[in-house]
Amino acid sequence: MFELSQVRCFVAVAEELHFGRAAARLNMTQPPLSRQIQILERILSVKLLQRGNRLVRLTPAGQSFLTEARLILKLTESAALLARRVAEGKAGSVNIGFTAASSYSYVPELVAACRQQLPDVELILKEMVSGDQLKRLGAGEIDIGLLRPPIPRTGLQFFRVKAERMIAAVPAGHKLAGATTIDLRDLAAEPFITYAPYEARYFHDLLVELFSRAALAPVYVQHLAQIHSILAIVQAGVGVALVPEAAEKLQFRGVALRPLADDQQRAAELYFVWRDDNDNPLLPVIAAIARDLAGA
Amino acid sequence: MFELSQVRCFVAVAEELHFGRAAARLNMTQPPLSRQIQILERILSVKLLQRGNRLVRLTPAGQSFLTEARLILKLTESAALLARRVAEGKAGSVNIGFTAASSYSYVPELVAACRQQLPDVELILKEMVSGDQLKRLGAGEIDIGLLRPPIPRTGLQFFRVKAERMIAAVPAGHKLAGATTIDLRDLAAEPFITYAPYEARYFHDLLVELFSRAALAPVYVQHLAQIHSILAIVQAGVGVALVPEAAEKLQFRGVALRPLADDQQRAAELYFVWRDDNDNPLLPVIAAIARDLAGA
DNA sequence: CTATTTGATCCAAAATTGGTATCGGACCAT
DNA sequence: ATGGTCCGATACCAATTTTGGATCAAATAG
Repeated sequence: MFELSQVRCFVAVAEELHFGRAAARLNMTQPPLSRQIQILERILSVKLLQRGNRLVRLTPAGQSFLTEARLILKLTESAALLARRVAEGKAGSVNIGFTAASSYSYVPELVAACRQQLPDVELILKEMVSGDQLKRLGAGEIDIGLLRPPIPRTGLQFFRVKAERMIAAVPAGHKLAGATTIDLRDLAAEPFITYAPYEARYFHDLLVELFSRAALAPVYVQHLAQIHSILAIVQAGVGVALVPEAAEKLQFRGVALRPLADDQQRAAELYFVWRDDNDNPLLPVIAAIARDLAGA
Repeated sequence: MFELSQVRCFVAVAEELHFGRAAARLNMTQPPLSRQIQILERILSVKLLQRGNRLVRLTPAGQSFLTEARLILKLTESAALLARRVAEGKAGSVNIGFTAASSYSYVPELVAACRQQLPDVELILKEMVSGDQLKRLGAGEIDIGLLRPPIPRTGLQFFRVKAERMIAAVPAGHKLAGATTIDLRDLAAEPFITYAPYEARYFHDLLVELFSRAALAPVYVQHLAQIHSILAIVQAGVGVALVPEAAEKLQFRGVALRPLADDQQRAAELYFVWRDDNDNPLLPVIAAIARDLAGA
């Protein structure tokens, strides 16, 4: 197969249509240039140039190859440039796992900030529950996880990007919707819709802890994993629920969202997590963006 | 700049993730392979591979470069293949000049036949009058001309692809439209629309000859160059005209086309012309197609 | 702790590359 | 015609680069 140097030789000759001038442009002498072109022609088994004694012309095959050759050279340059940009953390792609709940409030801002500051970076977003994210992080299938505690210490680094309170969700016409805040005790007296203990373990456990600390035992009428499902059920009047603040972003009609009156609750946390041996140059860059966003 | 051999080395290592196996695949030993990769990395000033002592991994930059490298290699192969196909006359492009009149009857068939038999060939069609075609042929700006006589002998080759008679064009409601054929004498008695002596010299001269041989001197009411313009004027009732048979393809409404009764006329000829030193491998192929078409 | 595996390094031999000198054909002016 | 000039091809030589075998160093597995 031919070499890029030969391609460069050919393009020079094809553009100058003169071996001597082309050689000068390539900082070499004419004889080796002639040889390189001959070798290229032999490799392709195609005559690229018609040498008349006073002029050099492109054959049709040469014309076609010239077009392709220019493309190849452009591509090699851009490939080199891209690799360098990736190494500098200015381009490339990152696989990001995120929980369904984080897609309402944190992920959009993060994606927006990245697109603005790193326009050439491709963010590959994959929704999955926290447990799966930890597994995928370990396998190197995602670079970044946006997930809920607990986070094992084994080779992972992380920082908190969000801590949000749970707020009450009641049907719009419900008697509790009248007040600006809702007492946890009042809420617990209603039929209560809560999180599935496995698929949405973090919220499930959070609520269990919340109620048990307040010595309350609400009547659970439904277990669900997704926030929008819960809001839909609330809207239908089946019961009330506690959802993270981010639910406000959903603009769910027919559901009133009210903060709790006596708010001693532990916040629902979201963490930015990555393997400390992940060498993707984008990681520190995106981590910095994520941290800025969390701070603001 | 780097060389394609280095790209091939890198792709092999990136795919095997093992220098020894990659070297075997490349029919070389491991040490020069290691060195080539190092050189490539130094040229790009980017680390492409993460060498752990028991395993080789791609860095993100390497991942990006691998994608591009595969593309580059594909492109080089296809460029070589394409050049070979062009040299064989199976691909490439041809510049073809043609007269406006030929676009009604011969050019469409030729293009259709080429597209079918030479699907990878690009036909670049340029409408121009015969004189311009001869000029462009001389300058090498078109490979093929489809034009009217006379053709100078200087370095050109040609053969006839079409000989068509002139037929009468009269307004649909005209008294002459009733008969299946029209006598030249009757036609000459009407206001006669004919061809511009310069832009459409061939048809102009043809008609001058036709009428003078019949000892007729029609009254010319208009000079025009384009057949469709002439038909439009005929349709408007300004006069009658003689147009090549190909005009029937135009399906011009409001105009009746009738053959001449006493048809001793010299046919209007169209020639396929090329420079005998044109080395485009497609020329003989397309000439053969054109000849077949003319014979049929 | 040893055997094995893996990539890096060293070195001599071989191949490739680039340069100088020269050739051969064609065009040009005299 | 004829000598001069231009241009690409060829021959040959020197320098560099590449190659591959031997070896090394590090790390893992048993």
